[in-house]
Amino acid sequence: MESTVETPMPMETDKASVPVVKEETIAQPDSAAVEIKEEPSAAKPAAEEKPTTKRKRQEDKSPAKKPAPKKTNNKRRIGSSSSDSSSSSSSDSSDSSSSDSSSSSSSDSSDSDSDDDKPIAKRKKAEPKKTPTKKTPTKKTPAKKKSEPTPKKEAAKKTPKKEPVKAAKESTPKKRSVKKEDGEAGTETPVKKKRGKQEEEEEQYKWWLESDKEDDSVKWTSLEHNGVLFPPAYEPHGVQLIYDGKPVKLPAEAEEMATYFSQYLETDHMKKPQFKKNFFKAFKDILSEKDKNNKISKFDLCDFSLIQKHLKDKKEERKNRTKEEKDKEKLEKEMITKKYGWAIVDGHKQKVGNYLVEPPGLFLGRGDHPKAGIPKRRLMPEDVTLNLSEGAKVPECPIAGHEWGGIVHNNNVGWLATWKDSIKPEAIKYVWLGANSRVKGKSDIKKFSTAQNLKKHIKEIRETYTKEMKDEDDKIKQRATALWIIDHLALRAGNEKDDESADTVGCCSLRVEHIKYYNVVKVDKQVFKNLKHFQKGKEPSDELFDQLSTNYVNAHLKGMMEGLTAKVFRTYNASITLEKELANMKMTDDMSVEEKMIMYNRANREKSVAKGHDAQMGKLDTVIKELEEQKKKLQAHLKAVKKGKIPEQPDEETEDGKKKKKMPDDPAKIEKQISLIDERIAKTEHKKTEKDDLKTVSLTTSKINYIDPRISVAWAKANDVPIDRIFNKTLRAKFPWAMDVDADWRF
DNA sequence: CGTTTCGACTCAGAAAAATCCTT
DNA sequence: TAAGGATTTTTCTGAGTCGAAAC
Repeated sequence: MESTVETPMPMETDKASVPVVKEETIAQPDSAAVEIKEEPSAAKPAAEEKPTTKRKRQEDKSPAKKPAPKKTNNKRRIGSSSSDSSSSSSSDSSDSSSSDSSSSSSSDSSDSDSDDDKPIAKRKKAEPKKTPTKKTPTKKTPAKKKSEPTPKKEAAKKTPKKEPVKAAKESTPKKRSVKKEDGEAGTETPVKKKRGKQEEEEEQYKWWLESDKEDDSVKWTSLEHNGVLFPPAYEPHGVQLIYDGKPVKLPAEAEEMATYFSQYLETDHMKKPQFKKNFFKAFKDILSEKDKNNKISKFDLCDFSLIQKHLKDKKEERKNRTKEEKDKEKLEKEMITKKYGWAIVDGHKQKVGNYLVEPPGLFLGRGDHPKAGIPKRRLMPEDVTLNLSEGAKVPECPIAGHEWGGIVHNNNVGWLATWKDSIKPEAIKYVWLGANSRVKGKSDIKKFSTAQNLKKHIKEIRETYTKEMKDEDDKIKQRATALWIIDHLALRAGNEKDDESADTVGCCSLRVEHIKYYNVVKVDKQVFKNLKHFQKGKEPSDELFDQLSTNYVNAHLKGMMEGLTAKVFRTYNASITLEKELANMKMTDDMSVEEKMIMYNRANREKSVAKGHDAQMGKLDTVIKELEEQKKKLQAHLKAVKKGKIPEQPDEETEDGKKKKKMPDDPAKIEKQISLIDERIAKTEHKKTEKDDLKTVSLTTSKINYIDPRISVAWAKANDVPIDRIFNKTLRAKFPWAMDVDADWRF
């Protein structure tokens, strides 16, 4: 494809050139040529008779392996900064409370998050029904069930229900700890623990203060929940499609599909031919299946505007609901949340993530996904397997006449429910606990402590790969070069993917065509040399690191430090950089909070630069520049040709030894090339503005995923900046365990 | 064993919803 | 004061990572 621009790189400096690696390629232009392979989109009967291999997982892995208890030492400093902790926590509760002040009693849902912590241990369900499930007839289920006794014993041996550590909630400085939860707490578990004279504070489940039984392979001892919610059945609206100028009444199934499609009529998805094509194929299929003499066969003759209008009207209608209607709806929603939104994990009420299974609709891939537009079929209870403890009551199936696809009791995993994706059959979807749950929080802590640990090894690791970059063994050399890239450019590892997926790459899957020479990223001389070396004799579409697999790279990393994998570098670099930048910001006591915030944000910005987000931008700039240059060249060439003299084009060679393409001598062709380039310039320009806007987004992303929150908390404490200035409610909820650190905490 | 596939889990980015801000 | 637009937060699910089982 066209993207071939290669410019000679300025070899002079030693930090020379810049192989910039694009994380996303230019989509396959000819996807259109490739005929879409038949996807039995929906319809697929529940025929998964394959003797699910999952029975295996039930297998008691415990005896056998039980991975070496990695001793991630997350001994959080117990109780340490109690005072601060209280203050911070209080602050966060306060704001939730304030919000709901309005509707006192009902308030629950919103602040409910605060009560996830109430230890409800006692309120264990008495009825120890032995998986009484009216066993679903599904063949697979029974099989897996009996085939493997669940790791019961394991669970059993764990100390049953450990009491939540009561963290002393001493001095609560309080910014009014409003009592919102009273309403609901009262109704159900009035567990508030009073702390000495202090007024009762609602107890928070501070799991991070619990003695750490190291064994993260067991996620819970008891688990109960109410299953998952299914979207309501489709209700036909009877609005017609116009085909070839005439209205057509569609069979319900087809109407449903057409309706899903209609919602996207005014979106960018319509610009993707694949999207329309995939949709229409499925649409035709369902039509001819339901209606023998269906005549709809040409997409271009279809007019969905009536349906679109209908959707708009409905939206409008919804917008104009009366107050009562809104309240009623809200109430209903709250009822649902109450039922499905919580799970009880080892006696503690914890929020559930997305308890509504994915509704049917059209698949929206990112970029030019080959499967974009294919309808996702409606899930039924038979598709869903639930995970809960053995004694727990099996939730009744929410759709009459149906049964759950299976019930398992696997406490080595954290999910509550799972099903197979209908678009990508090998993909598995899950329902998890919320981000603020113990399980999720624990693994977050673990992630950051691995990154912290890397700090101790980074020097050696860097020395090693620097040395290995000169290794004569190409495989080692590739590995070392890849590590350099991962470490410096924060590229992802880059697993192998099949052609059915979006075309994006990471380090190990880089292709020759992804390497360009721009003046964007400073690259070590040796790295540059190696890159050239690995490009030699390969086609643009060949893999740059042909001998590497993520497996291999990670195995190597593991050997250098326990728990180390490619992605740890991202966490480590993001965290360490922010800490460093914060330290660089000179703060004075007389600065206002606002000024301090500016500093904080600036530090964050520096960090994001280091992470390479900016490289992306710079890359776009360079691309534009280069395109313009090429255009100029072409124009000059065109002029020359028109004058009748065909300039001689020497056989130039580019760095990687490839022959440079010559420019055509036919004026028409040249003109065409020019206009193509114009188009690309415009496109890139557009992308650039888009990226610009996204910058803040990626900042948030790294705040959520890569930066150890304790760095920010410590900074805030040291500088008297209220936590809520740097962490919004979501973040605060996600990182309660980080709030207790002292001002002098260091990553 | 080495390689491929599967399963579980994290991360990313788009869309939807909520909130804030302006006119 | 409402409309409506912009901004921020939340939800949702697609896209990755990576270890382990299967081949």
